[in-house]
Amino acid sequence: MGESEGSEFPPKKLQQSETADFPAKKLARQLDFTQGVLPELQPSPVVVTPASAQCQPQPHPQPQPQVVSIPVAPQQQTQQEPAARAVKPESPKSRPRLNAELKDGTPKKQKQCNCKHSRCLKLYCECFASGTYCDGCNCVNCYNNVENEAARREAVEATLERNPNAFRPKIASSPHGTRDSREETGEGLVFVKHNKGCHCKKSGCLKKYCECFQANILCSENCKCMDCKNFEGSEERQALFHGDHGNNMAYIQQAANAAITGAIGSSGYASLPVSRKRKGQELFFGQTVKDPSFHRLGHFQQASHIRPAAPSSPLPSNPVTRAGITTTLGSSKITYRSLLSDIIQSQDLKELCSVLVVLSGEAAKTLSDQRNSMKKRVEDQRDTFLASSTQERLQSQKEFDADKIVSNDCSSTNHADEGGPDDSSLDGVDMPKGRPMSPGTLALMCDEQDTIFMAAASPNGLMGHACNSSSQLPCGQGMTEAYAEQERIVLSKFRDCLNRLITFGEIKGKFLSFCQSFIH
DNA sequence: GAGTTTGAAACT
DNA sequence: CAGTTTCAAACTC
Repeated sequence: MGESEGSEFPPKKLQQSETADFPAKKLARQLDFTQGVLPELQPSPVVVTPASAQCQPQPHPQPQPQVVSIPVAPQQQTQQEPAARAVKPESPKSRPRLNAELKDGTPKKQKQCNCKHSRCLKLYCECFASGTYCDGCNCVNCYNNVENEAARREAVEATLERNPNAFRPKIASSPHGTRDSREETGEGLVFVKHNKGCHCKKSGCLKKYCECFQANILCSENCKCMDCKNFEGSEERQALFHGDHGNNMAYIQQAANAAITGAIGSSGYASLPVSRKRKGQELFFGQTVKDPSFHRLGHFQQASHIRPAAPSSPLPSNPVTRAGITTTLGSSKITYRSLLSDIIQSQDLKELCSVLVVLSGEAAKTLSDQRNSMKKRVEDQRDTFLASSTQERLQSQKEFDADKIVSNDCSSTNHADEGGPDDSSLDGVDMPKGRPMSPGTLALMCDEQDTIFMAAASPNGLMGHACNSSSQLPCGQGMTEAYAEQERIVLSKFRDCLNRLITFGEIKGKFLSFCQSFIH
């Protein structure tokens, strides 16, 4: 088999592709290839990636400029390493697994492959896949070196032809991007996920067969794994890393095996709390809230036991994990600390809640007073009308009626806005039994509506509307609008708080960025 | 260390 | 795109 492969190089596809337009295509691919990797090397202002900053020791002289050299894929140096985080180093006998073993953030020896049949020119070879030359590997018939640069380059081309993203980092890390997964560290979080996702079937994603597990990240919605236990809140996963056995490889293997066996051999999760298996759950300010996306993404682990039988769902059978703030796991080498980590304190939240409650009460009181004074004014006005001459009274009454019409029109318009075109709530028949959704709530639920609402609900607009209608509409309706106004005030206050937080975060971010550039 | 298992990559 | 084969790492004994 190994010998027969010799005819694969250079690959047939490549030979066919050596056409007149090939240089341009190649250049485009190279450009894409390079750009695809380099951005990952840019350190985020808040993500400390010591490993990625390390220069990979090159076993051979750097290739010439015209050579298609594969940039070192940083993720393999920085993230593919749960063992180093929570597991004792393997015995010296065991094969080196990673390009740069990291423990305590120090780069260690480069990964040495053991390829026999791929000539180290396919992605099977981890050296090749990570963009490095083989050096001191145990591979046989290796072409992944400077001496065979031509063959190597063509292999790169062939690989890129199959998959333009082949050499891009599999693990996308972002401190503020998608939060489908994250890497947990002792000091903070970095949000990462496997670009392609894993497809594990038997390992429960709790062994290093699983690329996600190996990269020390949780499985995401990109994964199509079965019986996944590599998700937020997984007891099996936690059992691997927590407790006194956290650094014991044998224990981890045992626990993983137990987890896998248990899940596959029985109904597994039937007795487990549903919330445990939930996708799209995240913690916000220390409290668990339901992510709206949960309804979109949500599914439960139980389905994974018969995963192929779920064609109606485009979703993978693994749970998607969402960013949690309070969870902790073992330490790791990449750290992301929220810019707000030192700004938001739990007591601040309590205070904020208290303030909002007080504000709400004050708003209710103010509104009540305003309603009363308005009512009184209207009554006084009526009295004045009655006391005035008939001529004047008729004139005044006309004006008053005109106001009334305007008021009712305004009210109707607003109802139409709230209820939508097919809303029959104008006559109050179909009004929800509970409190109707206020513009404030709608604004909170929909960013697009927020702008509209804020424009429409200026103090003059809403207050005027509330006052007018309170004098004309039944008491219940007036109360509803009072609630709405109350809500508006509270939400506005809350929005102000959030805006301030954003500002603080930005200031802190700029400061950290400045510090970082100063250090470098 | 040999053999087995596993899942990504490659291929059909 | 799904199924199969190849491959090398991970794992077990």
